[in-house]
Amino acid sequence: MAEPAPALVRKLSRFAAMEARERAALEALLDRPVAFPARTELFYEGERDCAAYVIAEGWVYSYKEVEDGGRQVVNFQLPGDFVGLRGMLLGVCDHASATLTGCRLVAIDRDRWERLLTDFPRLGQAVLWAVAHDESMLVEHLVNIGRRSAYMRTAYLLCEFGHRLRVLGQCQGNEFVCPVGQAILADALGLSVVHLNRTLRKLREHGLVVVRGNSLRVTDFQALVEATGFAGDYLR
Amino acid sequence: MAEPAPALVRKLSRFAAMEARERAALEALLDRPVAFPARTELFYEGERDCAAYVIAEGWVYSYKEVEDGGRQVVNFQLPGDFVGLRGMLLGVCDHASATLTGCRLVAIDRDRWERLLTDFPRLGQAVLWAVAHDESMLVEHLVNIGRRSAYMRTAYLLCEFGHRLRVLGQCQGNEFVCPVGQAILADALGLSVVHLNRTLRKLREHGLVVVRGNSLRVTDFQALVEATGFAGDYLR
DNA sequence: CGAATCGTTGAGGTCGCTCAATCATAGTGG
DNA sequence: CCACTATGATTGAGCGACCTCAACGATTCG
Repeated sequence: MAEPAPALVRKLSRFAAMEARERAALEALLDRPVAFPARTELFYEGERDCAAYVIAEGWVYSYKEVEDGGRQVVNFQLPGDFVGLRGMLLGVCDHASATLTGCRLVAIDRDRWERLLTDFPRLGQAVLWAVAHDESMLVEHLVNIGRRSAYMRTAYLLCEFGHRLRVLGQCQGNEFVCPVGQAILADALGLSVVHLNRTLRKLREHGLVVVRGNSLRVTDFQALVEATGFAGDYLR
Repeated sequence: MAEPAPALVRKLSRFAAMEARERAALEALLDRPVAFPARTELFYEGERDCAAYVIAEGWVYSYKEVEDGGRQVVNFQLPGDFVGLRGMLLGVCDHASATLTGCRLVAIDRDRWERLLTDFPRLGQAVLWAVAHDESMLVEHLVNIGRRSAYMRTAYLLCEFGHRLRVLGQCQGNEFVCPVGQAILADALGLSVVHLNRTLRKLREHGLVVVRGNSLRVTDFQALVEATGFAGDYLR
């Protein structure tokens, strides 16, 4: 193992205590992540028998394109998250995915994966739990886009990032960096780039965020949480 | 068994051929659906250890409520679909669900369910596939709300209904009925009731739908599909 | 230093919202 | 059978959030 405890292992451990054998088997599969540069397309919508990945390091985003040229970012994946699992299960990708930052990813071999889950059914349970958890975030994203104003919507998404990063230990104090450009953020929030920019300006004026180069720094996570009433129940 | 082949059995059979023993075990669990009147709340957001159901007959919808009193309908469930499976897995419901029409539902006993899946791992695979399929619909819903105009959005949702009903054999020719009131439809589409009403009027003027009493009749499914370019790939 | 990419800002238009009536339809008690 | 009520659909008027188009700044990179 390159690192002490892969993020996926830590994530699944939070769900159910893992025996040494289970842990070892999982870690064996997560060995040797391979590096991908930023902005690399991992697979496209409609692709068949596409690979699935687990993120060891970096940010990935998944999106769908729409008839009129628009694009909707469906979700963001962080270390320990699956990418393209649904595509592997269904045999066809219903969305595309690409790296946002430089990443280290582990490709999942379908057969080895299935063998792992049949050999260690409790791991299967844990994975099912992780999938349900992802779906929960998807639902929250849906609610966010469907029912909240641009300002709240943006603030909520940033709160989710903060929460997830904190769990990963990548948000120490009251600050964190989110390496997502405004174009992609806008596509995630169902907003135009221009309007997202104005929305960020308001957040900036309220002293909540700072824009710097190609990334966004949340400077007062606590205040953001209070402003939105973000509970994060759906993140357990 | 009350009926010849429960919708869930037929659904899972489309994924993988089912052996007689598997089928029998599954059917045993789906025995004795119980009747619920229309507009019955099945469980609420935040509820713990809530039941999950499989629909034998009728329509159910799932929703979340938002701080400011708004509501977002997350998805609609039809015969053969699961309701509240995620809540059962996570231990806490991240959404509420209620019947839309009168329904016949089978409550899932958690222990029996887990035993079924361990005794018949291939059923587990099939269920996982079904869950992935549901998630795919969720993603499409997200894209719909995030990136399409009110008109297209509405048309798309109706197309999805038509497609799903056709698979269930509840859309024979070019017509089908959707027993969803405008308030709920609006909450599903992220629109106000007023604007949804105006949107439906346009669809009516185009000869695509008819509103009658408390339900909506799509009169020209084919034309609707052509108007939207609805592919339904995500529905397999 | 030029080119490319991304962020920022202005001006003006529109889609969809809110508020507030009015119109069905069905159910209920007299 | 008829008010009477409740619920949901429909329509009008006015407004505002968000969009589009278009330009201009800032940063990065070869």
